[in-house]
Amino acid sequence: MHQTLQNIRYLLGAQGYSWTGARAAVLTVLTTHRNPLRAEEIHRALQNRQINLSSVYRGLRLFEALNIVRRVTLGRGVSRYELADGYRDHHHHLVCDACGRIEDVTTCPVETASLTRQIRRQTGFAVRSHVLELFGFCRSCRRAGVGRTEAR
Amino acid sequence: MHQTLQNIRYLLGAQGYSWTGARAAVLTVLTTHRNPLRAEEIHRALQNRQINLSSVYRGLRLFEALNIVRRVTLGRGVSRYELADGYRDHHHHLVCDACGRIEDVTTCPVETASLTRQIRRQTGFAVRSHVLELFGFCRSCRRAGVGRTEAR
DNA sequence: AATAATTTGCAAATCATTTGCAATTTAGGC
DNA sequence: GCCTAAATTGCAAATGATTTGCAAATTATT
Repeated sequence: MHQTLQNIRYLLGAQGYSWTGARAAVLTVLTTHRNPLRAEEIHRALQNRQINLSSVYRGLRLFEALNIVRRVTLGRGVSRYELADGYRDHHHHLVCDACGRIEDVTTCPVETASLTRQIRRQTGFAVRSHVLELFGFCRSCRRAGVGRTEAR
Repeated sequence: MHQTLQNIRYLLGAQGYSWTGARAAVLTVLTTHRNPLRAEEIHRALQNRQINLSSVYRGLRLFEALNIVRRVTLGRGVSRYELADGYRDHHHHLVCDACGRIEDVTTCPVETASLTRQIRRQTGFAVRSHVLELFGFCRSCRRAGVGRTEAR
């Protein structure tokens, strides 16, 4: 079993949670995909296993609370999940408004600008985590000439 | 009528959309609140007027498409709406994990780091907009000693 | 292996948001 | 100001994602 999974397994045990087939399955999917996935996509990736969609949701909810996964909501209010910082590299997303593709960027302006420290000093707010999503057009859609957004 | 509303009214007209009671009402609420609001909150603020919740949603959807409002989704997958850049100052949010309060920050690391240009150069992705949300504990919750997150 | 505690599957419930359609309101021209 | 076509609204029902109650199954412990 992958090292990351071992760590998480230990963590769950230490907090009084069981290491179950459903949880292991969900985590396996998350550790083998780099893009943030919707609950339903994770479930679909598990079609061979006999895992109920609600168990996927329950697992994700627990993992989120334990900071094992983070939830990102890009665009139309659908939640997507990916491994949290500490279980993979800190990164942000480039979301193409045309094709919907999601790319990662590892450059983080929040860190380089030491924004956290500045905010703490100025407002007393202690930042623990952040989410940065960048929207626009990916190279190929831009080449294809996609541009105007539609309304109505 | 507020200048911002005048501008938006003109913009709608120029694009072939009507200036209706419902739309004006929704925009009035948005121009008089600084925090991002849920559709239902906007609707509640309008209880005296006879405006249906679906009209609120329809208005918000149109305004979002026209870049008059932007949707932000903090935490539990609920959408919140606020005036978009150009109709108010560019800013980001500090979301307190303990009390849920939302503060604005106007410092923007994406701009100061000229991240957009860097990404364009490195990946070909043309960033048009971005969303940055910072989570943590606000000064008063921190004083009150709130700290651990709950699971299960 | 036996028991208690935790988790799962399933189906029904909930919550936010969207939609069809008839009735109402708005934009423009007269 | 009045009239007509086009756009918008209200309402109720539909949708889609996510959550929940509860009995059955699985996991951790003894």
